[in-house]
Parts: sequence; structure tokens; C-alpha cells
Amino acid sequence: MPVASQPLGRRERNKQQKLERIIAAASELFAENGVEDVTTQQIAQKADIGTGTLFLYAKTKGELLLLVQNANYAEALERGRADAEKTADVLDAVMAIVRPIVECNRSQVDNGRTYLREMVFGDPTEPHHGEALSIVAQTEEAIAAVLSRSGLMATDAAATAARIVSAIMFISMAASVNAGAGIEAIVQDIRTQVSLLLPR
Amino acid sequence: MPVASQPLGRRERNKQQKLERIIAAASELFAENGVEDVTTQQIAQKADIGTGTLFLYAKTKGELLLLVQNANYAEALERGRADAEKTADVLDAVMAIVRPIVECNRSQVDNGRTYLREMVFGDPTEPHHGEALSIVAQTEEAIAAVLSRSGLMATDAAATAARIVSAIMFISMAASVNAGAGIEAIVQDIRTQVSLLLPR
DNA sequence: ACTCCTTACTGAGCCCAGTCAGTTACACCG
DNA sequence: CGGTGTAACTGACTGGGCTCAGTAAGGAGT
Repeated sequence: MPVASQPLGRRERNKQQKLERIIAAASELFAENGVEDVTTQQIAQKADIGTGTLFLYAKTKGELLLLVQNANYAEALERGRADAEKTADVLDAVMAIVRPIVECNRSQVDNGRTYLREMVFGDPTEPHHGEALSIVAQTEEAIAAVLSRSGLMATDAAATAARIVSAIMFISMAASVNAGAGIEAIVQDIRTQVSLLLPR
Repeated sequence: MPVASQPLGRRERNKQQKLERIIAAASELFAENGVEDVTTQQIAQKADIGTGTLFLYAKTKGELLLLVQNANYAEALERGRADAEKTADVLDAVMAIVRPIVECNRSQVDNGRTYLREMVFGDPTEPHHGEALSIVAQTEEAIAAVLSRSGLMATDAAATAARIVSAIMFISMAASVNAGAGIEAIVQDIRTQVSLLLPR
């Protein structure tokens, strides 16, 4: 009943703080050791919460990774979108969107691949998974926008082409064959495929 | 030292028999209940071997699925290849290769998706994984052959295009969005994308 | 302040994939 | 045949993700 300046009760604030501690703990441990080599116990301990509590904030370890990484991908997308706008050539513009995402994905190879795995095979009804899917959808929209802007294809064709680019990106980043490849190699690999997709 | 007609020792024969029992047991249990709902213990028990023995024949449960399913995919590929040869139109010929694979993959949706997951994210140095990758390579070769046969594109472009078709197939079959989709819906979805890839 | 309700939290424990020290079965040799 | 090396097998055990019955804490009404 007191202060209207602070609309949140103690309860809500505690929850928020816990979430932030979880994100901080998981983020740090994942970056340092890779998802596979971090146990949920370690994360809970570092976040100073019980093991069970962790799973109130993310249903599975995979969801936890999505929770932690989604923001990075969203940011990468934004950078790419801005870059693409300043780029005249269609292929270059598409690649301007692709590159930051590949860079984001490759900042830690194993985590990047696990992220992709969760995206495709995780439970789409979970909230963080949903957010990840939304980022993919936005990426495809951005690519479609570039393609239709160019006038090379109709808008529905552009949307389909964007889905294909998305599939190409996924496989190039996820394939175990490319697990050892660097950013440039992957970007180049994707570029070759995308260039074939654009009407000549 | 007796019979030269039977060149294998008891040891080798036992191994072979065990492998066959494992394949039979796993195959049946997977088909009946789905990979997720079958424990390695159950498989070992049904195959009448110790739990540890199972892992001498397949390093992980995922490898076990590949071991059991590879033959089906190889057969599907063969059927598709034969069909494609009899098909004049390029798009139809490509889809002739695609369809049996989708059918194979969808005979049990969860197992199909798990198979794809193992393919992309499993350990490529494991033997059954290697075989799976070889089937994919052969699929791409078959598609590339159809494309270059058509004279629509140079052989190197055909190879790249085949990789793209492969990526499209993968995502269309694996995506959780399509988890509820039937064979026809997926085939149609793939067809739409592939048609955009072919030079108009 | 006390009670009561609801929501959040907790950690002992479950389940199961995968391991490894110990055992067995085969093959080969003298 | 007995001895010996070796490959195959085994199941008790471990580690880790996740659950759930029980507990604590915030809020609301009196």
C-alpha cells in the first residue's frame, strides 16, 4: 500500500534478482567451460540457489543456454540489419546479415552448436525457445526484406528464399564436419551457396 | 581346423549373432515405443546381453539408432535413385529422390527427428555415424547427378545446389514446427523451396 | 499481530546413459 | 591336453539432469 513509485512487491523483486543471478552464473560458467562441462549443480551453487529452483526458471539445461544466449543473437541480428541497409549489392547485403550471426555463434564453438541443436530439437512451447524461434523468424524477415527490396524476386519468393538461406546457415554452422572451421571459412561457405540461390 | 567351408571361428560367429540380436531388439523396441521411451537396459535384456556389452557395439544410444536405421535410409535412397532415372522433369526427378527419404524418416516421427539430430550433432568418428554421413553424401551425389544431367547447371554448381537441397530437407524434416506435419505436407514444403532453387 | 492462503523455494532422491575392474571364453602353442 | 595371451563380456557403480514432497516466505484480510 505504500509507495506507488515501487509497484513491485518484495516477492517479485526477489524473483527478478534470482533470475539475474542465474543468468550471470550460467553465462560465466558456460563461456568459461562450455555447456557440456558445466553441471546444473555448479550453476545453482554459483547463483546461490537450490538445485530445484534452477528448473523453475528454465525447464531444462538446454533452455538455460537459450535464456543466456538469446540476447547475444538478437543483438547480432540488429547489427546485421543495420549493416545490410547500407549495402547496395544484394549478395553482400544478405551476407551482412549472416556474418554477425555466424560470429556470435562461433564465439564458443560447442556452445554455438548446442544452441542450434536446442533451437531445432528443443521444446518449442518453452518460453526461451520461443524467443529463439522469434529471432530466427526476424532474421528470415530481414533477409526477405533485402531480397524483395532488390527487385530480383517477388515478395513470396523472397520469403521462401529467406527460409532457404536460413537452412543453409543452420547446416553450415551445425555440421560436425565444420566443427573445426573458422568464421571466415563458414561465411565463405554460406556465401557460395547463397550466391547460387540468387537469380543470375 | 576342420571345415574350410566355415572360415569363421566360434568367437567371430558369437559376435555376429550378438550384433544381430542387438539390432533386432533395438529395432523392435524403438519402433514400438520410440527411442526416448526405451532404456538401454531394456534393449540389453531383450538382446540377452549385459548392459556394458551393448556399448561395445554402439558407443552411445544415438549410435544405436543410427545402426538400426541406416539400412532403411540406404534402401530409401536406392528406390529414389531408380525412380529419378525414369523421370524426365528435373524438379520431379529431384523430388523422386527426396520422397522416399522423407517417407522413411516419417515412419516414426520422433525416431526420425532423433536420427537427424544424431547425424548432425553426433560424433562423426563413430562407425555408424560415418555410414549415415556416407548415405547423405550419396544422396547429394544422386541429386547433383540429376541436376547436371539436365544441363541446367555446371557440375560444380550442381554439387552446391545438391548441398542446398540437402539442407532444405534436413530443416523441413527436423524443425519442431513441422513435427506434426504429414509426409505430403513436408514433401510439398520441400518442393516449393527446391523449385525456387532451379534456374527459371 | 495473528491467521490463512498462495506462491516460491529446497535438496534428498530417482532414473538412466555410460564406465571399468574383474571375469569368462576362445584361440593358439608346446 | 594344459598353459597362456588376448579379445569379449559383464553388472555393480557413478555422475548428472531433473523431480517432488515438504518447507519457507510474501501477501491479504481481520
